[in-house]
Amino acid sequence: MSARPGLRRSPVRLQAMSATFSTATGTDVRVRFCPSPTGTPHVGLIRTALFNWAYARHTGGKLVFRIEDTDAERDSEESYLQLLDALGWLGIDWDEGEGVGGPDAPYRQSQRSDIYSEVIEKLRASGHLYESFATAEEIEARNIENGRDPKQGYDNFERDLSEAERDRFRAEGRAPALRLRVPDTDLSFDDLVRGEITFPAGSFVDFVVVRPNGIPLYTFVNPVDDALMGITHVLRGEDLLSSTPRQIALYHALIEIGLATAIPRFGHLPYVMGDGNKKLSKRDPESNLFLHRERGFIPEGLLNYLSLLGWSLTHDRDVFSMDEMVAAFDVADVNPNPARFDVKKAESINGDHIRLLSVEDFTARLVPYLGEYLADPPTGTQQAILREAAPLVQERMQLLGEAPGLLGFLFTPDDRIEYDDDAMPGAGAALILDAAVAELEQLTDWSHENIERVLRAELIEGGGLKPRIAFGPLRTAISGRRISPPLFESMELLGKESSIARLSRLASRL
RNA sequence: GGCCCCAUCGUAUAGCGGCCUAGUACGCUGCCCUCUCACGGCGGUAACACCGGUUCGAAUCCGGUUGGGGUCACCA
Repeated sequence: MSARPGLRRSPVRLQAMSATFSTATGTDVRVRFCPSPTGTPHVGLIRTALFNWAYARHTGGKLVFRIEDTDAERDSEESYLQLLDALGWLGIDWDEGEGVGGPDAPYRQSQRSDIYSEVIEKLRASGHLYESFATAEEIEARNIENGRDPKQGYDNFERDLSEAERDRFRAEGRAPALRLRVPDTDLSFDDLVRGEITFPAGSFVDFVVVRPNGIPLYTFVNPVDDALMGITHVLRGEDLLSSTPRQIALYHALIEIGLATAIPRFGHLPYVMGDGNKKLSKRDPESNLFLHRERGFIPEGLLNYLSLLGWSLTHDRDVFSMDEMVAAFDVADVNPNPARFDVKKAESINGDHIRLLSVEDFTARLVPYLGEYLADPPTGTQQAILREAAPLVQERMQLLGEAPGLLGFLFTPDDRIEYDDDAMPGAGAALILDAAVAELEQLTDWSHENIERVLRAELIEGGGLKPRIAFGPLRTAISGRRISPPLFESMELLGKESSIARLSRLASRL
């Protein structure tokens, strides 16, 4: 605590307050994930969900899933469904909450109005809440008048309004908001990732918890629900750090009226940053979880990368499974500095996980990404080709979305192959193609070993060409591209007739 | 502006007083492998923001400076 004598308050009271934090460990741990369904799932939000999940699974505690839909303006059912989609895709499950039920249902705040009304009444009766009639403009004018920095906000001046004064405001037709009377002391807490943090008295003011229309605000319902649901550890984004003293103040009030027994421990997770030094916003494409899925991230890879944003398993390994993460995860090990979302690194990790997949699994996951080339469901022939082709590309992909570019030619009719500009060989290549066709036509046993043997003998040894010169045009003829799966295996897969047709077709176009 | 948080290679991190002439991974890059691209192998590049202090000894502890971020809503 800094030396500022004027702001110090009774140390006795401070001690009494800090003694009320939760001491839950192991299976007594209760964490929660409580998104607002506004917009499509954001990687920062998912990282928060992941860390809460990992902590619950590590300790053997419980994860509660709650929906904070108190802002009817912005919340949407579609966003809620997307949240479920995202969590389901990633395999982040919960023990109590929306979708699975539990002792503290309902878990959507929009359905908990009665509960809040009751709590509001109790807090009001006990004097923790008071009516505030001032408008934002009036508060600002008042600050200017008193020589206070307008940015300082509310100065608690209505704390002790008399009944007559309140009546007068009401007579003017004003409806009061309700504010929480915060303690005039410093407030400290031991942040799980940042250590001891103290907010000096006066740096947080009596804040509005209920709108004049009676609807409570996030600053109220969030701690109230945490209290009612017995949450012991609040792991959330760093952006909520500054509001923690207010929440602790509310907790003190809830404890006094018997609605809570302890204040949860807080752990503020670092920001996920985008390029430059700004927080990854919904505007940035890489913040969109579904975009990553569309591009071909697999859950294993994305989860692994996300957990690396502020946490690490060991000093020398950064590719790991969620089982390994769960076994090792502790919030206390989370690094407090902001982490940049590095798409390249994420893709690399994803590529590693793709390679870790069994061939069967990998093949199955390819199907949705080849939609434009496959029948739905894929035909037997297509499945057979895919089964053979998958092992050829598994170690050449970082994203499943690369599949169409790499494998599309296998599912394209011979006369519909399109040639990429950068893959087009010079006219001289026609000779190479013709020679290849001549040799391959003689080949009876159509295996990639034989194809390679024959072509090497003819073009490399016989023709004196360098392999990359000789095989480049063939690759273009077969796949239409400069980069493809291994050439001879591809020809084997296509079959003799199709391969020769493709070679001839390109030759005729040069 | 008040308050709060943060500070190790370009990026993510390891490091929790001596094992650090600072490790790993991505990136970039050289070589090898090679039908393309990958994968794989062997190298290279590059960091403790600054200044004081504590200590026999500091990337690690303390103070300050600078820089960055957040927050000060009747949004969440």
